[in-house]
Amino acid sequence: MTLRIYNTLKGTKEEFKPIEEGKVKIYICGPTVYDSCHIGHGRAVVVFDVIVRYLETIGYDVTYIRNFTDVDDKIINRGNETGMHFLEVSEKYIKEFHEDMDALNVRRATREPRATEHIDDIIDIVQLLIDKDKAYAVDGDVYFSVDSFKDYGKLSGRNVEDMKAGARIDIDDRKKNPADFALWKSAKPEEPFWDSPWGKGRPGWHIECSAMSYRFLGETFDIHGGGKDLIFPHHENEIAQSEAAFDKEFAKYWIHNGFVNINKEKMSKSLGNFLTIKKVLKEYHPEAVRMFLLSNHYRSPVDFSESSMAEASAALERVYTTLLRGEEIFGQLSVTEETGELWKNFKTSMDDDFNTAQAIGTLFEVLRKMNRTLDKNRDEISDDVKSDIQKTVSDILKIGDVLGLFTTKPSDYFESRKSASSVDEVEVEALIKERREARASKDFARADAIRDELDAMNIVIEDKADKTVWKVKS
RNA sequence: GGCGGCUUGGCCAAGUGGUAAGGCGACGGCCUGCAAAGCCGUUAUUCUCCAGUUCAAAUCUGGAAGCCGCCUCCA
Repeated sequence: MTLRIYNTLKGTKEEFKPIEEGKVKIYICGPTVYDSCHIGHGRAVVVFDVIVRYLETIGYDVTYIRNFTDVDDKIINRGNETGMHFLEVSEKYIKEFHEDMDALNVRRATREPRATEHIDDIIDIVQLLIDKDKAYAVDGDVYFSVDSFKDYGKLSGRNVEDMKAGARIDIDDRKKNPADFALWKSAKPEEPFWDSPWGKGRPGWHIECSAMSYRFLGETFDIHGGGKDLIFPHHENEIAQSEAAFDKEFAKYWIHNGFVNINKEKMSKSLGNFLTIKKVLKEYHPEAVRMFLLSNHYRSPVDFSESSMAEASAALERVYTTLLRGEEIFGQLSVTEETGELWKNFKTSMDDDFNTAQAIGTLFEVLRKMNRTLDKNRDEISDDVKSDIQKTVSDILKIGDVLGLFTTKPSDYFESRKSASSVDEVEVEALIKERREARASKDFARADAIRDELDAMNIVIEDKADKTVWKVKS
């Protein structure tokens, strides 16, 4: 089985072959840290988190770099608005980013470099580009000359002529071509700056990624990724800078995730239709959010709504409900070395361009099968059946390791929902006890009345042979 | 205006040439005092529309309609 990845550069899926056997070097464009993350940022980060986890699971040694853009107009503006130094602004939102992503069970990258830590690297590349006649300095600004790079447009499928016709580019007489973009921007009064051969200034937006990827991954690396909106101009410009500077192919595979939509429209700051991760997590379980984000293929849009979140929550609950039955048998769920059919199917789905949606589909088929087996063997469970169930449980947990799901002990999952809600557990237990007594004396009217009362408290009960369990509705 | 993508059952969603996964919902059944959970069954002869290629198309080609994205900061 081989891993196939959709490569934006080629416009098609192709077999993944790492540059160096057994190793993967991957660079992802992280956020510009000027405000809280919304769920759209969450999707990008979760998608690549899963991709990296999967690459590691199938045996690759992964070097994962995800940067923070910590100097930029928006950050500076934010600092001016709030009276904070721009680095205080970026620090604040980097901290928030980590809080949010930790909550979503996203693992840290191998390194998370910041643009301001690599100003020297940036200046070196800009100078190299000037020396090679690929860039030019004007009044303290430095621009990349798109005409000097014949492949300009190869990632996004555009050409410089079309863009001129588009006329949405600022006309700036100092530029040789309107599509030329800034590598270095001279400092305006009150702006932060660093000294450079071209005077006081700061880096343009794209150059930092060329500098940091070069620093940590070298001239050529395996995978570069980010949101679809970065294809142009950001990634196009990165390619131009890096390939012009080093005369080597920049990144082999380009992976771009689709957006989180609200009412079919892209969630974004400018449209104002965004929901912060913090806000979403107040209402939904973090794993439900991940389940939601992974329920569609990563390149497709995914529509955020109350009903889609309810669906994801229900899906998560269904997995935990089944896992709980496993926990009742084994006491503690565990992963075994041996893998089963489910794991094989999971790998098949993931090998096909990280198809988490399909993977989750097969998971549910297995869930049904496991429940069926459990139902059939309710009274007595043979060792054969037990080992079968154990294998399934193990596969589910392994899949959870890749998707970042099912990390909680099932009984704890349901218990934590109780403590997280506002219900009075003592009161609930008392009502359930009363109901059991009513049922024992065949006073079903009273028993049903109590159940209705509990229902009104958002509690659902299940009568088992020897006990009654209760859950908080999701 | 340029470039790209999407359109699958009531809803969500996989599926890139071999005869429509899965989830939610609905309905019927098993289980239950009744429920809930779980299980079983039913729920798209059909994949926006039109034409074409093919023994065979949701999947390929051409055209139409609708929706969306990028071209300006954006995950």
